[in-house]
Amino acid sequence: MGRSGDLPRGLVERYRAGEGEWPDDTGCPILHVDMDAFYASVEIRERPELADRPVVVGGVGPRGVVSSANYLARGFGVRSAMPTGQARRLCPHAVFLPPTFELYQAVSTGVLAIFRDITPLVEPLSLDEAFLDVAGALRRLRATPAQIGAQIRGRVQAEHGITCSVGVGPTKFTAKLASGLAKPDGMLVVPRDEVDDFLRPLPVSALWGVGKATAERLAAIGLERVADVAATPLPRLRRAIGVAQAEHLHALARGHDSRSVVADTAEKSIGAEETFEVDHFDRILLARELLRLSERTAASLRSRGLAGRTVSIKVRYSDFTTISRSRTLPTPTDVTQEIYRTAVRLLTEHAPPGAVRLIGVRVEQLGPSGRDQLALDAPEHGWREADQAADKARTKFGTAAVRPASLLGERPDRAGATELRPSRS
DNA sequence: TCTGGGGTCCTTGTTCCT
DNA sequence: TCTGAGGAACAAGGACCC
Repeated sequence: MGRSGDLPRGLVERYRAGEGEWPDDTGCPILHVDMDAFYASVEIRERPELADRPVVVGGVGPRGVVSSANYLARGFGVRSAMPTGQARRLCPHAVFLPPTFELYQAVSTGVLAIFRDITPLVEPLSLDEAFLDVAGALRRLRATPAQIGAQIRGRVQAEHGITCSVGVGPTKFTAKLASGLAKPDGMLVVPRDEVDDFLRPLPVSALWGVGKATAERLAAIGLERVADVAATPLPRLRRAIGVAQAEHLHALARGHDSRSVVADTAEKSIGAEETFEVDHFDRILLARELLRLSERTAASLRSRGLAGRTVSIKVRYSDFTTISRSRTLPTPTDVTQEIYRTAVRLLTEHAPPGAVRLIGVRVEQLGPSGRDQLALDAPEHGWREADQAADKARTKFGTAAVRPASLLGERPDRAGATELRPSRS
């Protein structure tokens, strides 16, 4: 948060939707809905006794970071992505909780169902936010976009016990910025004719795709506000930050954003990674961790009916330098052993030795698995059958019920943020 | 202060093929 | 037979998002 936070408060109030009153929302069919402090809000809903206390959700180990903090905790300076240790120093009396992803997933599914009641054009961005295009729903619901936004906020609160903020605008970018400025528990409407007024005073970091590195490069040529980017000739911008990014930011800064709301976006990659509580040199231990991560990745692929051709590993060393190595297979796979064998070869043949703090596995170039058409004499056929049997057992008894024999011993220390839990379903 | 995990997209360099 | 140009695919790394 806070990427657009230094917009003058009066300007924000100009766009705020109050009781039965809001700016002109004609031609503003895009809604961006964002849950307020989502993980922390869901935890507080489960334990109402925490309602008056600062609550921080995140990795609780020595290398954990904050995933979500309620607004009481934010009042002490706690922010997401901050190391948990720093958050503890800023707010020692806060309640620190590890994340419960299954619970957040369940709430997210319920909230998305509310959105899809209104329009089929729902594009989820993560567990806690989504774009909606309500252009086709206006006549059926006999409501304006802002009225639909108000309905959504009411239903999310009534049915799920958490609050959300809504941005209403003519484009995705303006709607997203508006929801961020509406927080917490508010709604902002950016009229089509006032997009320029709304965007120009914002800092460049408000532009989608500008992080620390790009903001520094823009500052180096004297650009600090969105208005500066909009006024800069494109060739100069290209020289500073590259062609693709320059064209993207130049368009956004001028209020142009032609991206439509896409309901079904295909996943491009699936993976898993793990940060150790202490660094590890031992290659046997690292290989065992790769097996665990390959198993998680392959199970995730199979549960979605996907397979991928490129297997990549990521290794982060103690000094934070990070390498990735990848290999493309002749045919797509969703088989644990095939992903694991490829990952281990990449580790042993292409990753230099050293103290490792994080290791990860990812599968890219995804497509439908087509596993039913696979020939019975394919080399991985036995492994595939074993995977399918394991998947069935996990569905029945939980994720911890089945694992390769080589993982039954001790496991390395881990940061603790993503502890495998038995399934709640 | 000391940096998670799951993703996407872009740039640059290399290799292979025509 | 050798060489170079150009494009596609692959590989690696960086920046960014939530």
